[in-house]
Amino acid sequence: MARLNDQVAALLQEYADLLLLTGGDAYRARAYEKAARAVGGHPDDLAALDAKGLQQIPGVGKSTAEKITEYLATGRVAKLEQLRAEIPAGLREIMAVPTIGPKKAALLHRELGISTVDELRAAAETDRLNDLPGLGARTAENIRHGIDQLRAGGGRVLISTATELAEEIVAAVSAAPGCERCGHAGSLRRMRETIGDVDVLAVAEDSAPLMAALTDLPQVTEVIATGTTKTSVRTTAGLQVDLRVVPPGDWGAALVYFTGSKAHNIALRARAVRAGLKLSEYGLFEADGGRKIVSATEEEVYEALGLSWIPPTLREDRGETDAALAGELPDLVQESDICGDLHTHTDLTDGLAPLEAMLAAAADRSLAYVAVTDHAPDLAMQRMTDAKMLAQREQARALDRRYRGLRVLHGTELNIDRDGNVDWLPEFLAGFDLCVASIHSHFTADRDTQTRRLIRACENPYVHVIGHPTTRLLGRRPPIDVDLEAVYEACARTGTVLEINASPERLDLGDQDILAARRHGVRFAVDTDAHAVPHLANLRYGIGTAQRGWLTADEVVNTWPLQKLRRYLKKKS
DNA sequence: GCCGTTTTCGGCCCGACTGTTTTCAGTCG
Repeated sequence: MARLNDQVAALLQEYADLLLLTGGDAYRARAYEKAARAVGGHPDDLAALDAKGLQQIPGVGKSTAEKITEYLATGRVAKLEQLRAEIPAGLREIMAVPTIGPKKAALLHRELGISTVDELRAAAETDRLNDLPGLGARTAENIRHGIDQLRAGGGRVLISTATELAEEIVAAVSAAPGCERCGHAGSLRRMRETIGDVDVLAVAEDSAPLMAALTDLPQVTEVIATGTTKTSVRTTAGLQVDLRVVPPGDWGAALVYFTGSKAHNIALRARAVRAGLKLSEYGLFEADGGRKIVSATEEEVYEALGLSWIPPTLREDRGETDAALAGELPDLVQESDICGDLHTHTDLTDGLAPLEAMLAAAADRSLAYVAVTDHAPDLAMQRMTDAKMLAQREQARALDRRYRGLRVLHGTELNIDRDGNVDWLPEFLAGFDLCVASIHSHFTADRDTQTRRLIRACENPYVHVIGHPTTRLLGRRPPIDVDLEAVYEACARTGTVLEINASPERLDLGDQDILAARRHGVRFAVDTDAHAVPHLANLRYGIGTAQRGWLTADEVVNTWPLQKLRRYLKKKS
């Protein structure tokens, strides 16, 4: 079951969609969309708030607060039920088809009685769509194509997939004649956990060679649209790429604009309007007269709006503009702050590389320490034994300081069973420098069981870190159903560290959970869970996620020098 | 529906592209 705040956010978003489908006031719908975002991103549990408290959330007014209170009390919202009764559920799904928005969806339903994607598909196969005002032959073709894309899982991809593609495209466009500057923007620059499309921005007097460099790439399967300022293509990865080319001098304003998020841009624009200015991708202008004030760098744009530069990972309209105004932006943890990795595997269990190779690679990445944490016996398929583990410990001790002074911590990744117990007896556990404990089974146990299970693990004096706490796999497995607030409380109470697993398939904890956990004073570890040498480079995705959770270096224990970390770990057992 | 460093009313971000239009509506980001 989703977190209460997320449930409410989904209801408010649905309400906004249904308002649009019934031709309601667009501003009213936008107000609900904004409230949905605000509620989803709100750190406190809504159940703890009364109507007064709810209205303290920016974007939530009297009417929205009433709907939330009604939902909390009765589990329903009468106005929403009313709209649901009026509009077939499938119409919302139709809006997910590219080129179909609320207006076309409503028109299709009103004129042709279409209320599901399948019915739309059938209608697009015939000439029935051509009779509608404003729809022609191309429209039907676009709809057929859009449905194909949707069905092909045209959803979001992992950040690693998008990063690799973006780097190839930036390299190709940068090499085009006349390209003065090129980089990626969009949700990828903000380091969202999954990516819907890749935005690339470039600077040139003449855009044509740059557009050609993109459309000529072998990864491009289809050119969706092309003009002098924007070209959109689809790639073999199934991912859409938008390339925008702006004139020299407009880089900063364009980068702000195309980095987003949309909500952040709206907040910036509203701020500009209040100051008698107008912000677009071409610069910051005086509202009357239109004189350009700045556009060359992001720093200039933010400064002219009275704000310090806001890191892209914070640009989600979660209070970052207010913080920038007050000079209270967090000093975000950087990849260069990381001194060690506390969760890695070798070929002793399911890793690919031998211990020496992992240590050498960690040293090459300039880490000061690394914990080797192979699986423990309860994961039977890993065939771990006491003897094997002790032999590895001896080997680890022998290799300590051998690679550029790298310190080696001998650890393990314990398995948290259904009742919250872990592998081995206390006497054996006491021999490890560090223990990570994670859930690897019973993903569908009920909420009470999962909560009890994780709290029990936190209370184990030998468990230092909870690995991938929700066990979600992005796009494949949902997070376990657990009372995370209770787990955060237990972590804070026992000094147990929560992992931010940097594997692009996990990114667990995610940014919203981090924001909630840090309010309990929890400490975090950004770990790669590397099962191979290249996985050590995934650290950047974990750092991006930590930044999206507003974390500073001090809140992340593996930015600490080894001595300080050891003292912290010792306090527990 | 929400909101306020001119405002408790009257605004609410802005531009590109597409398709079907002879001047614009819808969608998208």
